[in-house]
Amino acid sequence: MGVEGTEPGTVRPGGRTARVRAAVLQATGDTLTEQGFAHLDLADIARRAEVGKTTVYRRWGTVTSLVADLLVDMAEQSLPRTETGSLLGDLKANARLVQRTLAAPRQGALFKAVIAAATCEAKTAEALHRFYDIRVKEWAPCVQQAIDRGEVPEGTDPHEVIRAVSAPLYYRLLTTGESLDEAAADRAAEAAATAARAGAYLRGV
Amino acid sequence: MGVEGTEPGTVRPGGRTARVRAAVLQATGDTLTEQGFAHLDLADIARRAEVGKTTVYRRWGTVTSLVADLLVDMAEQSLPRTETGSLLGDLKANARLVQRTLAAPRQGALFKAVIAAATCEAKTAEALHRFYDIRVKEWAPCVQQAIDRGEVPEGTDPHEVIRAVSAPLYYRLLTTGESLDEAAADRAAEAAATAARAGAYLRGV
DNA sequence: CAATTAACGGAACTGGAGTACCGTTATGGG
DNA sequence: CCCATAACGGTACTCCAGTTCCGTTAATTG
Repeated sequence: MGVEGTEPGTVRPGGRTARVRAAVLQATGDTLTEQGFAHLDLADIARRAEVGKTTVYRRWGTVTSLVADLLVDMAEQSLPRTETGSLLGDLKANARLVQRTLAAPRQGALFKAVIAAATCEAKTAEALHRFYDIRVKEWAPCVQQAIDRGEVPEGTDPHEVIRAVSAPLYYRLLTTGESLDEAAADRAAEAAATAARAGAYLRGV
Repeated sequence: MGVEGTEPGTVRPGGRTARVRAAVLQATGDTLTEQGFAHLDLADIARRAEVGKTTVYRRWGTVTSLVADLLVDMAEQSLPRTETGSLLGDLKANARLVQRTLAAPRQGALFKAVIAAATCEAKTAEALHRFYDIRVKEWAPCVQQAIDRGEVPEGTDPHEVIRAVSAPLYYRLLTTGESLDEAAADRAAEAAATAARAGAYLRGV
């Protein structure tokens, strides 16, 4: 008598199961970048991944659920931040990283697609939130260092500053047709640094 | 001999045709807010709008195309901006307006859905870009007035400042689970005003 | 106020997404 | 190394989104 609440793939996650997951997530990423979120269907994913259609439906069930798992996978691949010694330098490094990612045709399309998927289901949204939470936490220390140096007022929320760097880049990506160049990245970093120094991101005021 | 290139609904746009469009766009908005972009299909829209399924497929054809038309409709309903006499006051009014819109359950879900749809097709994306372009242009004059008063340096891009107010609100809506409160709106306006005064949005540097 | 025909809408059809069933493979524990 | 069974995958089926066809309604023109 097996317990009902066990999800497929959790009891024997090694070997074949892991290979299937890798192939399916790979195919999902490819399809999302090529065709976008709207034309995504599980039967097509199964064909691309050269995996049984039944397997995909059993393990993931829906398109949004599949993207949620892709986001878990993406969250695990974290790239370390660079340190320059100044707040503006660190924020610019962050802004350039985000800008390069979003401007790259493949990566940019993928990010747009996972954001779209996240608007459709709570579970997927949660996975996306966790993804960004990890990225923000990775970079927050550079703001804390600036606070310690006295460059930024005590009580500033580091997370909020990091988010302020990315926000205009994402906003531009989604709501305008203009390209994301390095100038946009630098402007985002400078604006965030200036506002942070002026105490615009004081926590809980 | 009719010219091939005429889209249905353009030759006799009055009466019944207009009623059908209104009913379909209404149903589209309702469905987007209730079920999100993923579960949208034209047959369901036709049922809700109490309109022939054939009509919907003939006039719009695809889900993304339908959302593009919805965005054209949304762009036409413009609300006038308020004027307070100071840059910070105007930006706060704008931020509060955006925040209230996105925080409202119905409107917030709708905006998420149209953004998702816009990531899936060029035509829909263009309609979204035009929508935001109109909104930004509506509010840009308040920045120009601040430039004229000498509050903000000459050469500042007014559009960029207005976008800087909305950006963190949208970023928060899409990438975090946190609620959009008035404090977030005020913070966004203050950060943008501070950065603008410091010359962070100088054009073409 | 006809006449023309754009646009709508019902009915019947089709292809493929999603489901059910069951045999096969190979993982992980003993 | 072997057994129990988790997980995969082929086949056959269902159901409905999307299409085709054609008759009906009503928006425009003179």
